[in-house]
This record gives sequence, structure tokens and C-alpha cells, in this order.
Amino acid sequence: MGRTSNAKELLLDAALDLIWERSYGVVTIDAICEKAGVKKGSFYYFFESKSALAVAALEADWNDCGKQKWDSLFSASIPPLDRIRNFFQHAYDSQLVLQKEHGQVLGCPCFSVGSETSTQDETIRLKVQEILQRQIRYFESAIRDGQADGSIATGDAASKAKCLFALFEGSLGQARIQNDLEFLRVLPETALSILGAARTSSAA
Amino acid sequence: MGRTSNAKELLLDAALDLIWERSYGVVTIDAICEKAGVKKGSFYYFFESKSALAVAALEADWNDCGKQKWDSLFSASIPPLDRIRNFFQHAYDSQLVLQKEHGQVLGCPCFSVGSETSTQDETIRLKVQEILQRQIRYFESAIRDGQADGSIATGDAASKAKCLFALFEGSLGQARIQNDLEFLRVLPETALSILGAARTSSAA
DNA sequence: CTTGTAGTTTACTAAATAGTAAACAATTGA
DNA sequence: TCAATTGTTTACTATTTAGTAAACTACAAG
Repeated sequence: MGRTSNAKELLLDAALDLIWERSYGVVTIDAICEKAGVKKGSFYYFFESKSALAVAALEADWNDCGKQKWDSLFSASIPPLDRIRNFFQHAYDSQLVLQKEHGQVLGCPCFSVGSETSTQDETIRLKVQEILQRQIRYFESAIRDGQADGSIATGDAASKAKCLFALFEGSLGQARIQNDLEFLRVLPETALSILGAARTSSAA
Repeated sequence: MGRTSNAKELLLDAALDLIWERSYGVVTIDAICEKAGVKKGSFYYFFESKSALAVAALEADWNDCGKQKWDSLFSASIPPLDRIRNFFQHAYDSQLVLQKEHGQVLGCPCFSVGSETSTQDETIRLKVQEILQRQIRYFESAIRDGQADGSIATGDAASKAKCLFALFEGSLGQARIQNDLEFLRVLPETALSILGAARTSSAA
């Protein structure tokens, strides 16, 4: 009972957009409220602080978008190597769309915010850590499946997954800094050759 | 003629320290002045803005520390593969020292600041871009030398260098976010196996 | 030793920002 | 319909912050 509202969702969306495009530190509560079309009083009705909003926004993004995307890209119905190739291809494609929309390469909000705030805000750090860990597990699982069917060389799957993920996030970061998606272009084949897949080529 | 001063250097050092430990956005001019023991009037005597200070601090750090370090780690007198192995080992060692000093993994200031500010501040973005590009060239040159003496597989050296650098920065970012240096532990061997070096092992 | 220059200090303004309190509005179930 | 509850709005305070102006200090060269 009582009044209904979508202000909370509007705030979550606006926060993620602004923080992704700009950065956590530079985005003010006023700016988030303005973008969301919500008054500051309402902001404080739903959230305790910018930090709490950021944590909620990252988690909401995973629940509402991220999880489905990763589930489908890493579906067990796809051959393991294809999952990985498709994932990197998808990363390139979606960054391209974002670049066209925003005029800039944006990279990964989770990693960017995490790196920015990790020494300052423990609750954000832990949430980012958690989400990134979930993502690494998709790699790990695909690698193990690939090792089982012989398409990926043997060796510690967890290590390989972390390595691939570091390569991925490092490339996204570079792409953001250089404002150039070329760094992501070659990732599908680079990733496969790192994994010791059959078809090896240039960047390995 | 006139009064002499080291305030400019004090400001450059304080700025790099604070921004590295915290982040660009969260560090105020007042905080930098306080850490440097310099009054704000003097700050504005030497610098136009926080942005200008950051650019100067990054460049000064390269000139006063970075360049010598990279020159010596990538000395032509060292076998190419050893240069790369030593570099990653050195990265681990120095991050360990920083972690003990600050109680946290700090990662790479250049990359962190670059990623944080790149969509907001073009002058910082360009300076970071320039410094990172210089670093990539050390990798590239070592890779080419390794290809010449047969210790590294053939293929586009520039691509391989970018790949290695992305892996490096991605690992530093992860280490900062997780506040855990284990990500850097295996980098020397991972890097070598990516390059197709003789001794291949776990993570490749 | 004095004069011009390089650097310092203080005290200030204006703006941005986080955060709050309390009156107000809408909705729903009893 | 009315009362309890949920959400909204406004107007406010206190603080932090960037940035400035002008008086002041130290030094080095002539």
C-alpha cells in the first residue's frame, strides 16, 4: 500500500550511465538526480549515499543485463572455443555501439569504477570483486570444457581464465584511454592462440 | 635572480603520491598542497589547475624515474626473453614494496588515471597515451630482438607487444581491485609462454 | 646595499555539494 | 471514505572547494 514509484530504477540507470561515461568521482548526486529526473529528497529516500547507489547500480546491471548476456554467450550448447571467440567478438560489437552513441570508447564500468575506488571505498571494492569473479568463472568453465573435448591445451584452467580476463580488461582499458577500438579487434584470435587452440595466427 | 624554491617539485611529488594511492577525482588541490607543505597561492603560482599538475606530475615521474628503470630493465645487453621476464618480476617486486608501504596494492598510476579521466580531460588523456606508448615500444623492441635470435616466435611484434601490455595492465588493475598481488605472481611465465618461448608451462 | 625579480602568504569570494527536515501528495486496503 | 503508508517536493544549512588579489619576503646581481 502507499504510493508507487520507479524513481529507484531511474536513479540506478542514470547512475550507471553517468559513472560509466565519466567516472565515479566526478559524478555528483545532483547530476545523477537531474539525469534521472528525480529530486534529491527522493534520492535520499532510496539510498544512503552515492557509494550505496553505485553498489546497487552495479548489482542491478548484472541482474538485469549482464547475467543473461553471459549465460547466452557461454551457453553449454556452444562449442567451448566458440563461446570464447563469440564473447570477445560481442565485446567488440557492443563497444562499437557505445562508441557511436557516446562519441567515445567507454570500456568496462565495473573494472573502471573498481580500479578508481578500490583504495577508498571498501563496499564498492567488494561488489566489483564479486561481479568480476562471477565473470571469470564463465571463462574457467569454458576452458575446462575445451580441455575435456581436446580443443584447449591442458593446464590450470583457473590460471588461464584469469590470464584471459586480465587481457580482456587491459585491452578495454587501453581502448578507453586511446579512444580506439583497434585493441579489441584482434582479441578473438589472440585469446584462442593463448589457449593453445588449433588455428594459431599473428598475435601469439 | 630572485627567490629560489623547490615547491614545484614538492607539489609534483605530492600529487603523484596522492593520485596514485587514491584517485585523480577524489584528490583536491587543498589536499595536495597540504601534503606538499605548500600554500595554495604557491600552487597557483606554478600550475594553472589540477589537470595541468597531473600532466606535469606524470611526465616528471617518467623523466625522473620511469625512463631509467625501463632503460635498464630492457637493456640491449640482456637476452630479450630475460628482459621481459625481469620486467614482470620487477613489477611484482615493486608492487610488493608499495603494498607494504601503503597497506594496499596500488597498480599503475598512469593507466589508472588515464582510464579514470580519459572521457573528461583530453590533456591528461594525451599525456597518458604518450607515456603508455613509450612503454609499449620497449616490449616491441625486445620482441623483435627475440625474434631475430630465434627465442621468440615470428609474427607481428607490435601486436604481440600490445597484447603483453594489455595483459600487464589488466593484471595490475585486477591486483588493485582485489588488493592481492597473486595476479602478478605468474606473469613472468605467462608472458613468456604467450610469446611462444621454448619453456612453456601452466598458464598458456 | 639596493633594486628588481621570483616566490610566499593571507584572507577572501563565489560556487558547488552533501545532506536534512518537514510539509505535501498519491495510493490502497480496511 | 478515510487512515495508514509510501513516496515527493521544497527550501534550507553547513561544508568543502576552486580560484583570486594583494601585501609581503627573500634573494641575487649589479
